Amino acid sequence: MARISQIEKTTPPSEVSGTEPQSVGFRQREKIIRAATGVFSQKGYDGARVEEIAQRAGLPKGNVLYYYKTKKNLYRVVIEQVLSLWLEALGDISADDDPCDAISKYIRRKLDLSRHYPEASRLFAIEIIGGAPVIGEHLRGRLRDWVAQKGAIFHAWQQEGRMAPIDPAHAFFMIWAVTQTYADFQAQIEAVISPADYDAEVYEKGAPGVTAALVRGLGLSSKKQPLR
Amino acid sequence: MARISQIEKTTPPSEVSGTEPQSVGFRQREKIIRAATGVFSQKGYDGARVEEIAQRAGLPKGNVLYYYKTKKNLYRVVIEQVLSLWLEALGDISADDDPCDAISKYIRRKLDLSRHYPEASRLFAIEIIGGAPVIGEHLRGRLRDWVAQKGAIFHAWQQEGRMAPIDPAHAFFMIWAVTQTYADFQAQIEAVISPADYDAEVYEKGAPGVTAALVRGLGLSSKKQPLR
DNA sequence: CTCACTTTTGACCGAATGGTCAACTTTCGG
DNA sequence: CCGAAAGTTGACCATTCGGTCAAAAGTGAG
Repeated sequence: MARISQIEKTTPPSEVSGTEPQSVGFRQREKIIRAATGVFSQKGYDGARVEEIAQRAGLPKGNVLYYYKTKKNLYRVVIEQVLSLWLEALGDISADDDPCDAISKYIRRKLDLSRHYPEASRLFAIEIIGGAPVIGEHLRGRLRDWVAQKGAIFHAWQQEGRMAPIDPAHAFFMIWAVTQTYADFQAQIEAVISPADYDAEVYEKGAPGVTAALVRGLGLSSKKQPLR
Repeated sequence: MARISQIEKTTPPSEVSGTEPQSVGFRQREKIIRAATGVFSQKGYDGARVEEIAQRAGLPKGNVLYYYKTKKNLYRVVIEQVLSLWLEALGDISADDDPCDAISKYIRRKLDLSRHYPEASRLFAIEIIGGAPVIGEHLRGRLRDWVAQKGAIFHAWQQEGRMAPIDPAHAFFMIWAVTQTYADFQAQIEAVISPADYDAEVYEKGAPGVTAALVRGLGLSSKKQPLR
């Protein structure tokens, strides 16, 4: 479950009103955000119509605008929430960890994210493809720092010969690309393998092999048997 | 040919008129397609405005609609052209090839595509994320067939122990994901590594390591030294 | 040059859509 | 039970945008 932590500067009608988990506004906002995530992720910002978001949320359009003053503002709230989800999932990778184990877990975490929040993943993708106009700053801030930090750990592992000598940043790009492709390119994958059950086929049958391939590709070894 | 074209109402200036490489129409169409690819790839179908496409092509809006009757039609032409490019690049992989060599070459081909046609890649991505409404049929047809055919080759390699036992289709998904991420997620990658020269940094410095990791991950071996 | 056809262009139109608003209803502390 | 604040609603407005059109300009064969 995604935490709906609403922290916005432009609080709708009056001050901090519908923010308390019990209030009517809170539930409405939740419904709206869920609907908006779905519509934005499929149509992109411009393609999404406020009217459609409202319908999905089971509310009249005017009510949606009541809570989130403008479409743009609503989009910002949604995309930032998705980013939070994404950044949380980055999780921890510690230098003391067993490389193979740590990265396997990380990959699993990312795959779970794709599996359970495919719309969020797609929305994120659309935002990036469009040049990340809204979350660009965050990427250049938090994400960049995270990569720099974890990259140092990778580097250490590489010095010890427990990871292949690949640029740490690119290692992440690979992992992200592969794990997210199952959410973002679901339509293509379905077209190619026509699974009866996408979820099972991909995340249960396919995932182990893919994870193994990534770990092998990154040359990750367990403590007991160092690389080469 | 003049009289014949008069009858057709649905096709702009007759489907066959502006098609000859020398005619005025041909060059105009070319300019329009180029402009449209750029705008569609950045804004998606709905976000793209015909007016903007026209401006980029250096033409009045009316002229664009003159050649491509509707925005939708223009989009179809553009996306199908992109798909052709994508399918062409699939190229040939033969059972007789050395696995390591063949896949390395294939990866390079895909990377070149991302490098030289990033907009096409992004447009393709947007189409897929949106559920592939226009090219879905093609994916279920040509692409699916291609994957089935090449998958058989992978299977043969695996029987010989020259490729890791990963589902062939997923092997392709991995390769596609990784190679396309450099075009599709350029904004994110730039945010993380702030390269002075994206092209050089990614495709010259980063590519070799990434290619190696993929090949290693897929457990591809040259003929001389079989896997395991 | 003439004539038939193609291409260009900007004015214009109707539909769609984001956003406003005022009237109305619900909620809830005191 | 009262009253103020929060929330609901649909009508309405202004703008945007895809598409049409007619008139003008270009083109090229005979």
